[in-house]
Amino acid sequence: MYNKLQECEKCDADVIHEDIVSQVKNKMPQKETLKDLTQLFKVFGDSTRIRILWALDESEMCVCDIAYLLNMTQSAISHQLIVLKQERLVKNRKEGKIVYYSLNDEHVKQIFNQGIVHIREQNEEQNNV
Amino acid sequence: MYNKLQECEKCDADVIHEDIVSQVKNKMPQKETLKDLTQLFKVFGDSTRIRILWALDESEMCVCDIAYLLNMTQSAISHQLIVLKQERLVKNRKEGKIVYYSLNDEHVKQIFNQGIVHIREQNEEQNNV
DNA sequence: ATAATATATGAGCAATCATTCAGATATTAA
DNA sequence: TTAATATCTGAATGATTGCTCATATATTAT
Repeated sequence: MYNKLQECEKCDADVIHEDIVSQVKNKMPQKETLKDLTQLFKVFGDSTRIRILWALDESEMCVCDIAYLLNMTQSAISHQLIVLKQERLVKNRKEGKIVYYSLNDEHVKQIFNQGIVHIREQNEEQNNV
Repeated sequence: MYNKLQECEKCDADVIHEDIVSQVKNKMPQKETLKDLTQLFKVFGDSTRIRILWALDESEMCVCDIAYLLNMTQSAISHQLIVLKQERLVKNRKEGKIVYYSLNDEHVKQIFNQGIVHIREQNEEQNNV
C-alpha cells in the first residue's frame, strides 16, 4: 500500500503515497498562475477593498464619496484604490479636481457571488447539524 | 451638480454626490456577509493554502503527502490545514496514524477558475497595449 | 511495556500590511 | 497672485500572520 520514497528534505515522514503525489504534481498549475491567483485573492481579502469593489460595481464614485460611504479617511481609501488599480481591478478618470473610480473587470462580482454561495452553504450545513 | 452634505467625520471632503452615495449604500450587502466574504478570500490569499486546495481537488491526501508535494514541513502544512478546516474548505478522516484530507466544497475550483479568467484577461490586455 | 511514526499544537519571530499622520501636488475660485 | 479643495504620497506604527522549533498526543509495531 505505501511506497518508500526518498526522504523529503522538509517533511520528516518517510511513508508517502508516491503514486498519488506524482499524479497530483502533474496536475498542479504553473507557479506563475498560482502566484497571480494568490495575489488576486490577497487583494480581495480585505474588507475595505471588498467594500470599495462592491460599491463601484453599483456606480462610479469619486474618492471622497467612497470615503464618506465607508466612513473612513480619504487617505486610507486612496491607498487602497492604488492597490486595486495595480491589480487592474479598477480604473479612474479625472474631471477637474475630482477623480472618479470605476470597476475595470466584470468578473469581480461573479467571483464574489461564488464566494457567497460557499458561505450560504456553510451556514445551511451548520443549521442542519 | 454637487450637493452639500453634513460633513463626514472621517473624510475631510465636503463636496459629496449625495444621491449616488445613498443609492449605493442601499445596495451594499450586510456587514456579516462582507465579513464572511473577506474571511474566505483571506484564506485563499496564501499560496500554501491555494496549493493545498488545488492538490486536494485532484485527490484526497494525507498530511505528509501534502508536505512532500509542496516541499514544506509537516508542521507548516498542519497549521494551514487547520485554517482550511476552520473555514470548512476541507474535511478529514483518520485511518490509524494517518489523517486524510479532502475538499469539502465543490465551489472552490469554480472560484479559482473565475480568478484565472480575470488573470488571463489582464495578461491579454497587457499584450494588446 | 518501549520505540517509532503521523499528526497536532503552542510559543516565538520575522515579515507583511492597513491605517494614521504630515505634507506634497494639482486644480479651481476669488 | 493667494486660498481652498480633492487627491496623492511616504514614513511610522500597531496588528496580523506564516513559518520554525520544540514538544505533545495518538497509533502501531516490537
